[in-house]
Amino acid sequence: MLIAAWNVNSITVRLPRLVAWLETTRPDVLCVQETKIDDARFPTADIAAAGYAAHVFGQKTYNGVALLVRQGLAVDDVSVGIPGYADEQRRVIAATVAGIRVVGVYVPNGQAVGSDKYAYKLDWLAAFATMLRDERARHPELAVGGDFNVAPDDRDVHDPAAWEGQVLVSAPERAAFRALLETGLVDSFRLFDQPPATYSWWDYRMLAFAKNRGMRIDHILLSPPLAQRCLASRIDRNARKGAKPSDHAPVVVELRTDAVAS
DNA sequence: ATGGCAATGTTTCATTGA
Repeated sequence: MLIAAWNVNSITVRLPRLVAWLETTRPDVLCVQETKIDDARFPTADIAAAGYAAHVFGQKTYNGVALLVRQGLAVDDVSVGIPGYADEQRRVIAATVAGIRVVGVYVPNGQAVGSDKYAYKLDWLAAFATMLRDERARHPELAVGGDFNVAPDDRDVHDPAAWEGQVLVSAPERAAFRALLETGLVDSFRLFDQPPATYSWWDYRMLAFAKNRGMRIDHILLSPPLAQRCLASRIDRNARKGAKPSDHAPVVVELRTDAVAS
């Protein structure tokens, strides 16, 4: 089973690349971030033609998330937003897919340390941790994928000295990310030896991708039962190449789906 | 120290992203 997460930076602009990627990778579930489109305008038919059911929680211009589920897989208990947390910004969608709880998330960017948006980000992450604690209690098999807008440690930053204390990297953000893990999740990427300087986002400017000046801010977190079944966790940097890319690359985890021993 | 790139709608600039 493949679970993936990708910040597409506008599903309208990225639709051809997204469809091509779905057809080559064939994930079972893709958590999509920054769709930037109203639900009524979501390209549901194009996604269906690619073999996927779309569950959406979008808004125009900013934010917006979706879960794309390969046709034929059972989908139950779709929920949107953070329960009990009033938020005009549409950033979370969850569903149970073939028995596995999948939460797709687009964490606030934070803009700059000390800004109002930064305070919102930290408050939002605390509420999200509460949500994940509850999801963990109800669903032993839990995967949380998306754009977390936090580089967990200095290995995840191309130039840690230049970024020290900045947004995406600051100590309070990293502590908030660790608090998500402390609900009972692991960063799937670090279950495996990984090539150094592996990132998931590169600035469009200054030839950042060509120079591999990036950050690893997109993650898939797994509960222990899924971590035990995780065969691989990788970032598909090929998806960042070529004309009109998103500034993010997809993250993909592969889970073993053998029969339950009895 | 600054801008640089991309997407959107309020569109020929302002805002946001990371």
